[in-house]
Amino acid sequence: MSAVLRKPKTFKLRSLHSEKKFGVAGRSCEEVLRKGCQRLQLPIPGSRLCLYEDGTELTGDYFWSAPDNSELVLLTAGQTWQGFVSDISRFLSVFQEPHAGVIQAARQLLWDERAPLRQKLLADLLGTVSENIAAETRAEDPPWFEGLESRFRSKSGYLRYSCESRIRSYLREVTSGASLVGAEAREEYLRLVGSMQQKLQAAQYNSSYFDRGAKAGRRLCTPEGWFSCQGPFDVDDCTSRHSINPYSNRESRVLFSTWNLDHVIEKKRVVVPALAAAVHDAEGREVDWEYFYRLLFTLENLKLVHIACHKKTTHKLHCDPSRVYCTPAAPRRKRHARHRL
DNA sequence: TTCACAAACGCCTCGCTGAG
DNA sequence: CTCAGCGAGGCGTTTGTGAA
Repeated sequence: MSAVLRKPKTFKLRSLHSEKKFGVAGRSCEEVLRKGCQRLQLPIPGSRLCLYEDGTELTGDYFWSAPDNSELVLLTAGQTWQGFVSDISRFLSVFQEPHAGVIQAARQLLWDERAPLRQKLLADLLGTVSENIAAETRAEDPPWFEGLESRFRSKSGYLRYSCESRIRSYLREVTSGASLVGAEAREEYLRLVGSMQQKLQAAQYNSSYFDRGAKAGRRLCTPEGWFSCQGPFDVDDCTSRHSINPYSNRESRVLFSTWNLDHVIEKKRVVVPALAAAVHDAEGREVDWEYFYRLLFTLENLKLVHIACHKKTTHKLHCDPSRVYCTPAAPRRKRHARHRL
C-alpha cells in the first residue's frame, strides 16, 4: 500500500535533555523529523530519530513497523542515545548531589514510567535513597513511624515490641496446650508453663533478638540493623542471601513482618505435644521445663527466615527423649555417699 | 486427577483490663 | 491518664486429606 494512502503514524517525541514530550504524526520518517525539528527549533541536517526504549534508529524501513505511539528521541548531529539505560546513568550521576535532589529526580522519572521493570528499578532506587538507617527516634525519621501508635518513640523500641509480641504468642499457644493433658496433670502442666513465663519475663521475652542496640550475643542483626535469612530449617544457610534492614525505611519495616521466626523442631506439631506427654508420663520424674523453654523461645531452636525460606511442611524432627526429664542428681549423691562410707 | 476444605505455619490489629 | 499485658479474631500462605 502506498504511504500516502495510509493513516499517519503517531509518536511521542522528546529531545535528549528534556522530560517534555509532545505528539507527532506523519506518513514518513522525514515528515516526523521535519515536524519535530520545527517544534524543538533544531536544525534538520544531521538530525535523526531513535526509539527512546532501546535507541534503535528510526529509518524509512522501520518506520511503519514501529509500534504505534512509540516514544522517540530527536538527536542532533553528534548526540547519541543507547536507550533508557543512559537515562539511568544520568540519573545515577545525580547521586553526587544532596539527597533531596536525588529523590526529586527519581520521582520525576517514576511519575510517568509505565514499563514494570523500569518502574521497579526506579522505585527500588527511590527506596534505597530514602533509607535513613542511622536515624533512631521519631523526631529523626517521622516517615518510618507512619501508622504506628504514638507510644513508639524509637525504632529499636518498636522492633523490641514486635519481637516480644511474637514470643508472647508462642507462650499463649503453649498455655492453650493445657487442653492436651488430662485434668489430673493439667495443674502440673500449667505450673511448668508458669516457670517458663517467669523466665521469659526476666528475659524481657527475648525482645533483644530484634534490637540493634542489644549486646552482640543477644541480637540477630548487625549494630546497623541488618538481618540475614538463616535459610530453611533443614539447610545450613540461605542460598538466596536474603537480607533486610527494617530500621531503614517504612517499607522495610512493614516487609520485615513477613519474615518468620521458624521453629526448627515445630512448636505446635512437636514441642507442645511432647511437653504435654512428658507431664502426663512423668511418674514422679521432674520435667526439665528449661529444655522446652529453649526449644520454644530461644535461638537454639528458632531461625529467622525470609518468607520464601519458610517451609510449612512437617519438619519430621523430634525432641530429644533423654533431655525431657531432669537428670536425677541421685547418682552423684550416691557416689558421694559411697565415698563417705 | 482435580477440587474443596481443614489444619497448621505465621503475623497483625483491636479492644479490654488493671497497675502506676 | 498512660501504658503494658493479654486474648480474640482476622489475614495470607502452604500442606494434607478425602470426595467427586
